[in-house]
Amino acid sequence: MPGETANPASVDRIYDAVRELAASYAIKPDERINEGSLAKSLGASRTPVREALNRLVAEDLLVFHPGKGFFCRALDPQQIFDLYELRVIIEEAAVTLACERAEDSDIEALRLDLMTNGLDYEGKSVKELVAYDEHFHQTLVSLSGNGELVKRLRNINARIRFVRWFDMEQRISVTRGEHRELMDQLAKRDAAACRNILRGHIEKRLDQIIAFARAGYSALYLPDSQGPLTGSPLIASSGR
Amino acid sequence: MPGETANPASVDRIYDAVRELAASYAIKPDERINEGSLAKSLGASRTPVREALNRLVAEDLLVFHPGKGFFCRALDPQQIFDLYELRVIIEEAAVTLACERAEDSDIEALRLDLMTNGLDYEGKSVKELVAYDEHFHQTLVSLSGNGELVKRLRNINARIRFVRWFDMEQRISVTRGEHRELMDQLAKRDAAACRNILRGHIEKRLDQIIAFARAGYSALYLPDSQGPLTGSPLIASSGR
DNA sequence: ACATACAGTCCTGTATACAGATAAATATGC
DNA sequence: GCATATTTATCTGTATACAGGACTGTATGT
Repeated sequence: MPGETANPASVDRIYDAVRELAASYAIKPDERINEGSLAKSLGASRTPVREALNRLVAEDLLVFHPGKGFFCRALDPQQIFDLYELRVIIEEAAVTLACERAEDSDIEALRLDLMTNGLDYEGKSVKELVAYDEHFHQTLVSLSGNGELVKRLRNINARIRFVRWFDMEQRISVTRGEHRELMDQLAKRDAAACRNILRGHIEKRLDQIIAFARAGYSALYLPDSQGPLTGSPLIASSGR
Repeated sequence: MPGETANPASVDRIYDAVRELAASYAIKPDERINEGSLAKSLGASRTPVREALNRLVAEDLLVFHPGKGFFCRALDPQQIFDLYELRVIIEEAAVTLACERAEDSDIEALRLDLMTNGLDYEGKSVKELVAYDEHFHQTLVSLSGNGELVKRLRNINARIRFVRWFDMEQRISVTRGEHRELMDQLAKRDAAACRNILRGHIEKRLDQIIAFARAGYSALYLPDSQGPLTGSPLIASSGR
């Protein structure tokens, strides 16, 4: 890619960039965002930056304290639990609807995608694995035909992505098998079986995930190249 | 509170005001929002107005077309259907969790609230009835203990409020009875019964609601004091 | 008469400037 | 030496200014 020259049509670009920073916790929990530095580092002025920040506040990826400015969302175990619970609710409902409505061809396309891109995890980074996992579940939910479910899951995924990076390291092979079985049952239109697989698939991880969220603050503050966050662009390098 | 005189700490105030306008379709579907007029009518400048508008875009109450500006969301039957479907999903899941987790005292408090404020619908406007209905369902979902479910429902309610104004006119008494029965079953912790009541409660209305959404554009454009939108402050009065 | 080109106007998108507030750092008194 | 008061600097919140593009209406040509 030879481009991204500088600024054109900047607000969406800024939005994407900051969303990435917030999702990956490259901006640390509860860290204040310096609008000036951020604007300079993105090659724009504060005005469009603030517009993007406001959108992210509405998505709960950032929080806003009047008079203080914008902050990264906290790493709140209760909230992470709530999000996982919501994720189960949405995916169970979506797969049930998919059993009723999805076209055979769409189901087959997802299975093929899984076989092609979802099974060989050798040589891939954790980030890439999580990215595929998100893609798989996102496509699965889209088979429900309900665009709102898709949007909700997209928001959830952005907000728990960081946790899943740590979770994924231990459960790759399990994930793989469960995805395959899910597709088998979906092809048979067995909604109850699909729901059971999904619930187990997600909920089995909850305990360790919550434990991580409680204890795992520290991992966020290790130097660099600790954990799966290798090469994340850091933000606040303002020499102050 | 003796005030809110004019402008202080304006962004939240603007956000609330525009959210109200968008939810009630005082800004018509697909209508462009003139930032200058809106800013003037709210006694602020364009900058904070745009910040509020961006938040509402992230909540899908408005849409943004680059180079064109901000528009009210369209009245899309498919999307309304999706939102009702999502609402059923969330409320069913929430009531199931509430059966497991809610305190007896909280359930009793909601029942009392229903008996006190939710039963006498004489002399109340449709808007007030819908407002209480929203409040009831919102509190019900909060009994699940999952804050994300509450937030999601809040967004859904804002986006389908307008449709419910029309729906409510025909179904007040039914609503009343179903709410009571729901509270009875919730007190008995009968999750399956609660789910059935809720699903029926919401889904029974879908057909007429979709029909309205398809045909009902016209109702939005009637003079004033037609339908339940009496006295809504209109927006684009820019003498151009 | 209809379509197309043109010009003027309005509005958006972004940068910048300024005022108020917050937090930090220094100095002062006990 | 520690706590408190005061000053200083930085940053947020908002208004305003300006440039580029979109739309409306008119005029011209076929």
